[in-house]
Amino acid sequence: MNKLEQQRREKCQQIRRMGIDPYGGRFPNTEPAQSVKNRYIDGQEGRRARCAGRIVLLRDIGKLIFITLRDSSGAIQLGLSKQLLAGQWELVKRIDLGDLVGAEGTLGKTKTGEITIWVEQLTLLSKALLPPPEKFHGLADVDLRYRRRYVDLWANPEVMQRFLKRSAMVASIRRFLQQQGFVEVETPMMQTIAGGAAARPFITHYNALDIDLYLRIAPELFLKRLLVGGMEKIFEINRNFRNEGLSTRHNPEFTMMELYQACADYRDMMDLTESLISSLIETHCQGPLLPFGSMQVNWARPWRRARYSDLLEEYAGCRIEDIPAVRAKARALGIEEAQMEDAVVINEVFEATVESNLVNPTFVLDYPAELCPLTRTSPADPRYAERFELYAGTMELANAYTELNDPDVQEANFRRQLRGLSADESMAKMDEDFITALKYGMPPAGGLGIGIDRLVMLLTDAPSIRDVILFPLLKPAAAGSMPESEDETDTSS
RNA sequence: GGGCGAUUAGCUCAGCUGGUAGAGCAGCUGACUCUUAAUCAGCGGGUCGCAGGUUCGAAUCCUGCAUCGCCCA
Repeated sequence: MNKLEQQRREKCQQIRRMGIDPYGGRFPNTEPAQSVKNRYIDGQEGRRARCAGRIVLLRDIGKLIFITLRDSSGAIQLGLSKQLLAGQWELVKRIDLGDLVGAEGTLGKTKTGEITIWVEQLTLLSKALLPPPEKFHGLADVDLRYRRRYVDLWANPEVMQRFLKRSAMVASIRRFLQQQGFVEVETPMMQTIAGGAAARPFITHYNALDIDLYLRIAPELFLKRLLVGGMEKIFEINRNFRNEGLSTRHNPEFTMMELYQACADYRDMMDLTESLISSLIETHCQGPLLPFGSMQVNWARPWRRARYSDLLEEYAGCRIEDIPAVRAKARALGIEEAQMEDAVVINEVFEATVESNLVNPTFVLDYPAELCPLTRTSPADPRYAERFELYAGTMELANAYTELNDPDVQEANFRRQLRGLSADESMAKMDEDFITALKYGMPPAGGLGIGIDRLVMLLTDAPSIRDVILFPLLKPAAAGSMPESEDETDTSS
């Protein structure tokens, strides 16, 4: 235990000896710091105010102490004067940076114009035994920030604001969809067949039935069963799990909004996507031009709608029907195309050449049908599927189909495995019960998935997905590698 | 998997071609009833990520390992 902690423990004991519980208790009827400041009116000093929060700055002038108290809304200054707090002065002098306190007093301004609660009653809510990070720079070590988000959130106010914004955005999405008549549902996270997307699943074991289960990679096939069941407009916002790599754009568990609308198609999904995200930007951002890293994303409507094949020609310089040209391009890009089927090669080239150019929101439409076993093909040209992906800031943000509802075609698609794709990379996984469901009749439908984490990244200019997930997955800290790690040497009672 | 960079006090960071460790903040003591990263005076605080190697001598050079970040596959 380091010296700083020992000193704080000693103060804690002194406070206990005063008959005060250093870990506080109920402290009702507080007001967010920001709203106290907002309601302050010049000339109406002396109104009551009551706040609770963490001490992030402390300026001790002797018989007068100024404290900056921070809560999730913002910060407010407390003024502690020996004259007003004579009976509590011994406690006041043992307050440290990082302590949680409640304060009640009258609202006023200092000589320099700072809105201040002149405290008449100070309540210690929790004594901090570990010192806070540096007061000006906050917590900067990237790894420590993720591992100790509980410090990051109050040491770096912009982090708090970003996560509050995420929460508000998700609430807006729910409200938007509910206003359009969509009903929120919950479908299984643990599945016997990990279908609905192309990804390697996590496997777990259920002892009671002695069976292996998969954590879902997508809710798609269950949501479509609900279409069969007669639910016409449904959505789910929940976690998917994919047993794949970590990067600034990938976390193995991530949040997906998926929705289905009966009697609609992918064009309806495009309109819905555009209006949903635009309404988010209108409510939560200073659009339509939003920075994203070194990029500038122009969200002004209407968004570009471009055919997959046209983009391939534009950026890869080869026509999609000209397979030798596409394969030559693949080789030039270092893609080992020999064992891959045409559609797989095409997609490899697309990902290598097109994606990094899609900065402004762009609907990429009409994918090669072989890549889309769950999608209805275009009536005009069955080589293409009625699917779009939305890109923005060079990231894939959303994916949508005109859903395939013909059970025989679906079954045939499940049986067809593309060469060049491993089983994990393929969406084609036989699900007999899903076929049975389709045989009962699924209405034609549009389906849409939006990656919530990436959407929040884009709309809050977060450089990494770890900046929008409160507790991103990290390699476990090696033993002894963490400063201040608590271990078995704790001898306190 | 490959490349580059980082790892020094509780936190944020300096530390040159090798000569035995520094600052700011935080902490402790003292002063101060209007501060805004308060100020002033004084004091304490380090297994320089880990393990080897080179050297009279290593935070510094070399090798390996670990962790983190960025880029690439």
